[in-house]
Amino acid sequence: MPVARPETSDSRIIAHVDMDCFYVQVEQRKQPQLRGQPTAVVQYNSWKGGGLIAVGYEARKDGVKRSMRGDEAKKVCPQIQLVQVPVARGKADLSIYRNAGSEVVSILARKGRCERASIDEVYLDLTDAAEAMLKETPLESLESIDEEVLKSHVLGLSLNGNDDDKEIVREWLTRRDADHRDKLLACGAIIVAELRLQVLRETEFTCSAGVAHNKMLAKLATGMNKPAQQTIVTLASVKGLLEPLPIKKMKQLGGKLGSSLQTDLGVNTVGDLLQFSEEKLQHLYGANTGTWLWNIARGISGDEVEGRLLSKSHGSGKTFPGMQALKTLAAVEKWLKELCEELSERLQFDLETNKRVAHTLTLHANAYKSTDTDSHKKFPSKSCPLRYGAGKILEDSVNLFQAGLREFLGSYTNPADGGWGITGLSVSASKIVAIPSGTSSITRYFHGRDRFSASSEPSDEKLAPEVDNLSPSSWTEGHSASHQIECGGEQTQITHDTSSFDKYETACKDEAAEICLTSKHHEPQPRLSEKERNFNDGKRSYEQKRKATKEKGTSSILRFLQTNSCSSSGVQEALDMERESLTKSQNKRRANTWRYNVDEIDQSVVEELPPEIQAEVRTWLRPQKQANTVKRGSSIAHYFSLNRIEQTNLKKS
DNA sequence: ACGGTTTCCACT
DNA sequence: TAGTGGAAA
Repeated sequence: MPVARPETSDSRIIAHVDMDCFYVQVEQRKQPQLRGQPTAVVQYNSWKGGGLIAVGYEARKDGVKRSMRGDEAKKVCPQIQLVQVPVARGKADLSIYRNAGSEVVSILARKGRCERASIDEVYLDLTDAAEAMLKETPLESLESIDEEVLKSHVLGLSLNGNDDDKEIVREWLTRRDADHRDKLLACGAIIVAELRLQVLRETEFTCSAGVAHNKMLAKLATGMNKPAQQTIVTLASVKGLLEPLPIKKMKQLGGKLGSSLQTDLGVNTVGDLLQFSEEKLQHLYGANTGTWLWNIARGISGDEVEGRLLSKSHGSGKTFPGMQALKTLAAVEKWLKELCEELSERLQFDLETNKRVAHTLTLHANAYKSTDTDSHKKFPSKSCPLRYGAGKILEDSVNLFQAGLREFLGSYTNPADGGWGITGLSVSASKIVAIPSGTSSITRYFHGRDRFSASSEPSDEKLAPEVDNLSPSSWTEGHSASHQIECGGEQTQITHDTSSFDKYETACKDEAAEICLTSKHHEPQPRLSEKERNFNDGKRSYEQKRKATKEKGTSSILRFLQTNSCSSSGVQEALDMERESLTKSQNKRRANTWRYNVDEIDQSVVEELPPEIQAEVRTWLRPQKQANTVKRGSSIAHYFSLNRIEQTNLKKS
């Protein structure tokens, strides 16, 4: 649950951008004759015409809904154009949409901090850009305002839905006596309109956007006027917007928590939440969730936009519904092979283009037991250290599967006896960290160039032999840096040619070594504890920490800089050393490797760095969420499963 | 048989 | 803590 932090939530300018029926747009760009026609994207069409995963707006007018079947859609809209998702390795292949999403992100990330929230959504923190704009251009002196900006929906303004709306909006935008924060919002709206036009020009995709003072309100606004429109949440509109809003419309409240609010507390609208004290909500739902609820009811959300353009994990999965359920180990292995090959390809791509390695492999499955009626037992998910190479990944996945299956069946049944069926399989890679060399701007600074060059090495098993020796043993310390080096150094990759992965295939030997940022005080997650204190005390703890580190004199990043600026290959040597020690004894703890302590990096040191590196380092320093200190068990242990009596008692108290 | 992903939270 | 389950979009 994102933590709300009132003290930062009111003056930022946040935009949320959402691509309109994205998959449909991608297909329409590929086949322009589909433009203007009712269109939907389906995956697999043999069973009832396939399942719809995106519906164009023309088709929506005819009543076509997402997650209708293709046949159903044909019924309500006979002229509908159904485009199939590409199939690769016998499964749906979403890579063209992922790549199209990257195109968009690379444009939207041009202004302000950008967070890729999903395949087709981003958040932008435009605070700085908006402030800069307002400083140099007083809005009231603005003579030409782009059409796209004038088409904005400004909540709270009474619009007629006609052309003189634009004049009303123009007036609002240029009002001399407007609240400063509304002026900033106006700047945000101008910037977002510009970005949206740029996206359209460069990608042919339309998108919708919301501009507000925090992520929650921006996201809410985006959905209010689609497609290809933008909505601004003015200060004055917040109360009226939230009060009548059904609780389930809020992000995070669409599921069980929202249901609990409704059935246990009788809260049906966001306004209904206002009557509950923060303490009460905390008591009911825990410290974090309680505070979060209390805040969002008031339009407050301190949830920050993370500078992250790349995803945190990769997964490949497929379901095998009904008849298709897999009933033999051979069948499972066959499909695991397909899934692992896709995953491996994507990992390889990530390694080569973004210089990132994943550290954990996880297998998920869904299964039933035909013997038991107690078939709703869950197949356990299993994970292990990730070794690179499709063959290794497959081998490990099969092992994880077998471990899961044994557990699923219990020690009595022999897996070979059958009686089981697998209805879903997926493999995923997570704990992805940047290799702080190569792409990272901090090392580029020392080397003056990218050391990495792609050499062709097609054999999959040899692709990244040394990567195998990475990590797992170093997790205990290494993982705390999983957030490192992203914002400043990273770029979104754009691949129009997805069939040419092999040209990226390269033996990534040297790249495999890692430098870990660790927290020396054995704080496993420095960011967590940082935010925890921030939450209560504002910036105090951060300042204290700064002071404390200053006194130590040599911050470790300074040491790093001094040590390595001597020789141009200092970093590389360090990496080589590290790698060697790893190869020798990968299970042994590494004592003298390159680690710097996030906590020790001093602000004044950061300011001395070149701007691109500052940006990078700041992402390491950004404070994080607090841990939930209240045990769930001490409040409502499982608020999702209260019985009737408990519920009524709750309501009374 | 609401699919394929991806992210985040919390318990243990 | 890593592993695991689960919710949500």
